[in-house]
Amino acid sequence: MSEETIEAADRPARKQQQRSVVTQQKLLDAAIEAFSENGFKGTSTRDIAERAGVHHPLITYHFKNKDRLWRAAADKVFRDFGRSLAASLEDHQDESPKQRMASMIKAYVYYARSQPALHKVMVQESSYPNPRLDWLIETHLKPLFDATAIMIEELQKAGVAVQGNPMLLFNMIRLSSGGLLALANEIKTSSGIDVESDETLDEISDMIVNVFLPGEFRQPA
Amino acid sequence: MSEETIEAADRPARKQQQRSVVTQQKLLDAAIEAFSENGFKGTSTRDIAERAGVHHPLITYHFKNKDRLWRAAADKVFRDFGRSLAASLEDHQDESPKQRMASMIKAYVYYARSQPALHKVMVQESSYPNPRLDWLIETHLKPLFDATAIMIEELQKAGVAVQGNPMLLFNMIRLSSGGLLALANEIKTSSGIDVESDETLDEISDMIVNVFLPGEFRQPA
DNA sequence: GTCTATATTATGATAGAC
DNA sequence: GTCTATCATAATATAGAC
Repeated sequence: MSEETIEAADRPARKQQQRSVVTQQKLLDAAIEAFSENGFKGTSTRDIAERAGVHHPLITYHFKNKDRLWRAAADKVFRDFGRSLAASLEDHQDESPKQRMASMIKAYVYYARSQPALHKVMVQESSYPNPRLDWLIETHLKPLFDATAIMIEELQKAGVAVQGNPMLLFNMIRLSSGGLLALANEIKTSSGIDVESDETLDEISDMIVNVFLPGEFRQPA
Repeated sequence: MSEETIEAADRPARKQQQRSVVTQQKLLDAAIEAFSENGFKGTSTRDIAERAGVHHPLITYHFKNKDRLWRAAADKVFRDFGRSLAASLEDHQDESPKQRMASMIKAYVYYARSQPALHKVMVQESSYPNPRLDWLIETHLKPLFDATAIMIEELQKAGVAVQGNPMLLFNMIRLSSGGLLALANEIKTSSGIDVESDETLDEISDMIVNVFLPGEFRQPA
């Protein structure tokens, strides 16, 4: 709604518009990093501007205020993830439901490594009820979760996924994958595991499938 | 080390000392709440003082500075949890390793509900490397994790726990239990589950056992 | 589109009265 | 042991020059 970029191109001010877009991108990347590290309250707009290598009044210019910058940053993270997930699902279109879910888990884990903010912002904002959390759930989480829950229920009916509340199951899978990545710094020291290595990422995905989806898929008659 | 309370009692100033202890406790509880909600950077000492109903210079008086207050607060949370875990282990001393692990998981889940800060501070401080994270791991996490990892390995040898890296397994169990509680606000809205109800807490514990410890324990010859 | 300068409020920490 | 008053710094946000 607010973070309109270029639309009507080819005007004389083209070059300036491009520079503006670059500044916006730098600010967004810096904001994602800072917000995921220190939460909304713990992040200063000056810190974001410094990380972006940009003068802080430019935040007001491009995003109006801290809250809108947060929303634009979260939007970027979750939109990108949605695209990445959709691409993965398309690649595995013709495979079994179990394989499709396995590839979704792998896509999630790999995306969470490249963009740790994905899980971190959810945790940061869940720490107490607030309007950003409501917005995040409504705009990005709910649609995604509902779609995945349906897949989980199918897998339960097919005898692949373990029984029990499908939403609980889904959330455990989500935490066992993305949650691990969000704790990367701690786990490296406390458990001696580099969760960000390719091998560990694959190990995580495989273990989740083994544990939560132990059954073999059988085509319903 | 620093948060010495009453030791040499029975002196005339007894009443004042008691009041001092009450103030310290109120500040600690408020600090735990505030830090777990907004992280270290995101929490102001004034906010803590307000939550505690105490004038803010008293923080300096009782804890010297923000950093020491954080350590004292984290200490309280993890010490209490350690005690609660030890009590649970003692109660289930004579049971099978699988039952002992199941009761540990239940103790963890129930403690995490009464003190959500347990998992939240770990997540908050893991968001980027910092001295508090190192201290937390060294002082509280590592000893606990190492002991639990041994239990997990035994359970794997006994054919109870699923195979794979035991530390990875442990961290998944930890996230599927405590991590769920840390996301309580989000999960309530996004998934329609009240993870803090007794029924859900038991459901979570049971599901974790079913999923991660599916085998039956057989006494090694 | 970018910058400097600044108004206003919040924050961590301390000094000193009670 | 507690309180008021205060200092220095950092924060969000804006006004206006370039």
